[in-house]
Amino acid sequence: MRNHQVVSAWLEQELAAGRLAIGSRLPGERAMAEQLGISRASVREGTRVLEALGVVRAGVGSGPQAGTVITGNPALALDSALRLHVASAHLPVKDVVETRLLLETWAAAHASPDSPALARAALLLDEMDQHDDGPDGFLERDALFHVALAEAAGNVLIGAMMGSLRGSIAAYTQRLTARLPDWSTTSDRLRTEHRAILDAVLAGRGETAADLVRDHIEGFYREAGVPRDASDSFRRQALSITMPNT
Amino acid sequence: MRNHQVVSAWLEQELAAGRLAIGSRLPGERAMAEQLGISRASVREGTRVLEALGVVRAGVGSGPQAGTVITGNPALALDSALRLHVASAHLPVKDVVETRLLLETWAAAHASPDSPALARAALLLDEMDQHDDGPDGFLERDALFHVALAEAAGNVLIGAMMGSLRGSIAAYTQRLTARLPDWSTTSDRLRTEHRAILDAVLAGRGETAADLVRDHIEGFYREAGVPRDASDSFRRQALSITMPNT
DNA sequence: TACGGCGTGTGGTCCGACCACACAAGCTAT
DNA sequence: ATAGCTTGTGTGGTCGGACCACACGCCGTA
Repeated sequence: MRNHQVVSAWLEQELAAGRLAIGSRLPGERAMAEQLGISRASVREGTRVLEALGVVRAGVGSGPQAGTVITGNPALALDSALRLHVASAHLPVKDVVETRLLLETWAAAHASPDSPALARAALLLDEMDQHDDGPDGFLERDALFHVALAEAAGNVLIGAMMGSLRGSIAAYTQRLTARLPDWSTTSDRLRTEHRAILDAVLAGRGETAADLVRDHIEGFYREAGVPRDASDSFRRQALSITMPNT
Repeated sequence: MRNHQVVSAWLEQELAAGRLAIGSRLPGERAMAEQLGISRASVREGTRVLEALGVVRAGVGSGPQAGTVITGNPALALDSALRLHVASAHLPVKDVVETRLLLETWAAAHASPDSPALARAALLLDEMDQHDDGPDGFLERDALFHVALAEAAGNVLIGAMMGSLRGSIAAYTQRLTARLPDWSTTSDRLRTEHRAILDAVLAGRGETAADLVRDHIEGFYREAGVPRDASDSFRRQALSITMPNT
């Protein structure tokens, strides 16, 4: 085992033993280095990995926001991993869209009508009605709406996956809107469909909601004229995705 | 942007521009440090992240196996991430099992009868018949069998996710076998079910295969004494999910 | 009492060094 | 001539120490 892996191994043990939990602060890098018998550089490499996996968050300075703290953000790992693998063309966008369809349909079918996430979803739909700020703003809220639905299903993993999947193909979706014959027509239709989906979920009609979600997503891609053999085009689109913090 | 993030940002650009692809060798750490204007320590931290995400693989020495090479292994990222998040109790095992059920059911329904992965699956079943090396060896091949099924469905992402999900709850599953009343009885049943699943897939009866997979998984947990509540309606979902226009 | 400077501990970055490793070229003994 | 050993070279892996920016909280001062 390489030295930097000692850090994650140690953390996993601590978590399993209950000595650490989400919100706990890790020892300082210098202390951990001495404690684990490795150099601070190795500790840092290990911490960097944990950070990339969404397990910890590092903060400088002092006070409550400082130090390395255990978080629970699985979406972070999926997010960066998916983006890079899509960029390397190892992950066809087709697979991502397919997976998204599967997860979202499931989420719609299993969303609890009582979930507070649905209130957020309703708010987003209101915003989409009021602010008519073009495809970009619409898609932004559309994405949040779908993620809210996923969260309402009460499965953390699927919620995280969905959010990351959307992020990794956001740029692609944006380009698709350019192919639409008439945005305002499509926009109206999507809005109506959103209401229907949310109503179905709130009424506890999960199966209906799932059907509506599937039609909603497939309809969008169909109307945007997704090419039959999409893989090539998909790939080219996906490559334009860039890091948000560049 | 912290310096170590420069590495992944740079790599993403290179991938997008087509100057690098899977299989390419990255410049040496010392060269990259100079090229990117950062220290070698920062380059190493960035490389470590890429490695954790399954994007690159580092090898010492010289020759074809040496240097940092771009790979395409999304499962690696999911694997370690899921393990840690499950350990931190941020990811309930219930969510993982639920997700696994969803993905595997879908995979069984969409597996192509012509896929070469199915030949591998058949080989694994033969091995499970011949080598009776207890629960551990059995579970090992069982895991590979299910992953092979996922690959036969032709979705890299779902295949990777499935493999990782299994890995993240491997220890848990192993513990479960201890609760079984009689291993050899269970083992025989699982073997029979495996054959039935594979036969259904090979015959192109996706829906039947999905049903069998769901019963197969749920049956195991039920026999091991795990109360499974909400797990209906996977079949209908999974069957209807496909890419538009494909 | 209000305020401002400063000590202290945190992660962030860098440097230079040495190690283990694996291959390839060249030397050596047969 | 060839098999086998030696050495050179470049790779990632690790280390210790140094300095920086930062943010908080203490404490002296007005």
